[in-house]
Amino acid sequence: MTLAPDAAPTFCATVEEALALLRERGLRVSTSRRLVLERLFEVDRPVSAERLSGDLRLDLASVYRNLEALERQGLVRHVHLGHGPGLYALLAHGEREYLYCERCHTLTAVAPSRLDEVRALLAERFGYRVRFSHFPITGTCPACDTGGAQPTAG
Amino acid sequence: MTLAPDAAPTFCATVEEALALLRERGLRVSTSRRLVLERLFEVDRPVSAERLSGDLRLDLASVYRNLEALERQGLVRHVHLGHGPGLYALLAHGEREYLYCERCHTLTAVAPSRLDEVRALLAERFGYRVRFSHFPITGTCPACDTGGAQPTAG
DNA sequence: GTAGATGCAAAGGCTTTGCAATGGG
DNA sequence: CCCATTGCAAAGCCTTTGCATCTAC
Repeated sequence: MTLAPDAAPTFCATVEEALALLRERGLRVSTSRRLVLERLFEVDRPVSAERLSGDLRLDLASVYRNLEALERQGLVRHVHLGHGPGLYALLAHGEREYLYCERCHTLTAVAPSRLDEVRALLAERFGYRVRFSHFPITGTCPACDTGGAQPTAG
Repeated sequence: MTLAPDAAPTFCATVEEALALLRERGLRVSTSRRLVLERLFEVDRPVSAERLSGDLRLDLASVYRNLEALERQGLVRHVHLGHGPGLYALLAHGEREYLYCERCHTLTAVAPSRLDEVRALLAERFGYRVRFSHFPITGTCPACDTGGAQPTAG
């Protein structure tokens, strides 16, 4: 998965629905693929390929290939947090954008509409169309921002 | 250089000034270090360690170590663009924040004040204090945004 | 049966680290 | 002189790729 040109989003509320869709599109439903998908539904937040591989006892390369396949089908998206591995999450409940705290490494998911004002402002001021789904807004969260120290001068 | 807790910024307008500062702080002014600094002043925009290493015929590891040292002294900052290597730039002309186009891979530097409205909005809505110096705002620039296609659905 | 998926191993891109040799103050 | 810095080599982290085997359909 490189700088993913996002596939059209696909919202599936259940594992079965997602599996059906995969079959429908000519992809095979292997045990690994099912396991990855089930786990993504279970945790319902962004997780690393490494974590999936470890938890499910699947080869890491296969996990990456499955995540890539699911992402191509628009079922999954990944987000990059600072350094550290990409984190993958289902699109089941709709698109998400993220805020990431550089201090406590907390990732906050928000519905895109909550960033529309920011989007509008950036479009107006810079002509940029932005989305914080693949690369989150990075900064200091309220909890870490007590005391008024500089953003990352800790 | 990992998730750099930024050193206090140090604005030096010339190579000599920067070198004097280094000496003052007990760092040695080696040929390599001087070369790296000179080149950063010359190009005056974010460049990769790889590029510096190639252009200056210096060992890549040494370049990274020098950039790290300069960053610790607050003379240099680095920014991460999507995938791809970090890019390093002097702080000579003040702090910079960045907008990055995922389409044409253009990096736009802006003075922090130009993002104050965005900052205020994000503080108000999410309590987040943000800066787009280390991780830029990622999206589609005006030039690439013609026609109204989705941000990265190309 | 056959294309597609898997596991294992190896490589690739970026960055860091170990270490002996060098050179700056 | 001494210790910071260098070059070289190796390793580390995350991700991708090659390939023979296996399996879903």
